[in-house]
Amino acid sequence: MRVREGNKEKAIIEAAIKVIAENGYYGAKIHKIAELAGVATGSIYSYYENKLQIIFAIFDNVWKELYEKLELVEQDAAISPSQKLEALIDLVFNLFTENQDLALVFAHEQNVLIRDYPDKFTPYFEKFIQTGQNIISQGIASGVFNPSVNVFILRKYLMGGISGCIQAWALDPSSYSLAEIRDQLKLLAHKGVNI
Amino acid sequence: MRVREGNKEKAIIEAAIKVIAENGYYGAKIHKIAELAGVATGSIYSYYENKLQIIFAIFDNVWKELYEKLELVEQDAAISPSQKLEALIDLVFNLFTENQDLALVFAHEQNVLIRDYPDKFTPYFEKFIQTGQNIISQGIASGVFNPSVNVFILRKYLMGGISGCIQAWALDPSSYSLAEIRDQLKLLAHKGVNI
DNA sequence: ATTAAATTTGAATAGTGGTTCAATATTCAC
DNA sequence: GTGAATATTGAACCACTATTCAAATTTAAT
Repeated sequence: MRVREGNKEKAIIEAAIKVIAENGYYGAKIHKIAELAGVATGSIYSYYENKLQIIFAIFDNVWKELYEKLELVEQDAAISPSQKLEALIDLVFNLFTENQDLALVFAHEQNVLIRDYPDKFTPYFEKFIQTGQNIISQGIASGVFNPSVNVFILRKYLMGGISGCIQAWALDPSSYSLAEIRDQLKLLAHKGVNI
Repeated sequence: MRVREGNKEKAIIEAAIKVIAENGYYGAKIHKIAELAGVATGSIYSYYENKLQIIFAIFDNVWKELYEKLELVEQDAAISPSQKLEALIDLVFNLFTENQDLALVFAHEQNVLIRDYPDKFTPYFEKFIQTGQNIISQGIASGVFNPSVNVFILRKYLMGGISGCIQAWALDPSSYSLAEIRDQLKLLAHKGVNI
């Protein structure tokens, strides 16, 4: 019996994030991913069924982690709705601050993947979004958020805005720090542009 | 001398918008676009240099039109900064309300195109964004917008939010009307979620 | 009607890259 | 050390599609 040499599965995922971040999903060639991961081209296929499953795995990891963390925040009655909304923004920004390539993959590929394979995309994303929606609803119920805000539209707006900012940052990280962007987002989400 | 049969250039662009909206840029096959446009495959290449130029032409049309309209609004001293910000949102929403396929192409393809070909993308987009930035700056100068708002980050946030909402709508137009989404966006951009 | 210039056609081409699989290598149990 | 089971390799395969181009078609001028 032979055993697997090391954590090739993880090496492949990490290589894939890097190659997809640089070239996009269609521009990311399997042989490039294999090369960067330090495995043979064919080995990819003993860990993942095909190219699509690799990017699905990337997003599954991301949203599973974010959902589980947000869930803990959402259930904590000691945290105010405003703080929970900020925690949501922090969670996303902290992850992408740690992994810039992942931020690019998120910003460029997720929407297209959801369009093309709505039923195959990780369910954790929808769970994360749903939890965010619950936080807004709590804020409205407790009288701190504006009840005329439509939570469904807000979630699309907020996620779109986060995505737009992260993407701009990832393309030119020198312009503004993610920390600054994060704080601006909190301001805009809470109070908008008006004084 | 033979003359060109009709407006094949326009037919090709319109077919391309439809096919790209349904299948994404990589999924949009030239022969499909040709078929829908009612021309032979080879004819595409007597109107456009290659596949890439077709989608570039789509975005050039979009942003030229939007920029020119926004420019008129921005220069009008009789319109308040708040109204100008709303006009920006209206312009984008009106165009995409008229052409749902165009909305999908915008939401799914633009970011990736800018990443892959930052220098080839239509300059009208940057001009439009710059004009939007000027509107915010005017609002800050005249004391109606919060001066601690970073206009560069705001523009990314707002465009991302608009894009996210339009995309969600285009994927499921029955959930909310674009008019409702547009009004929510105006509320959120101005006042955020707080009361 | 004839000619010439330009357009249109679509089958053939050529390059690409995801996937396969027969061969090789490695590990463990005995 | 031997054999069996599994992992790994990477060259070859093959499906796919953007692009080309020689032939056919159309139009207008004479």
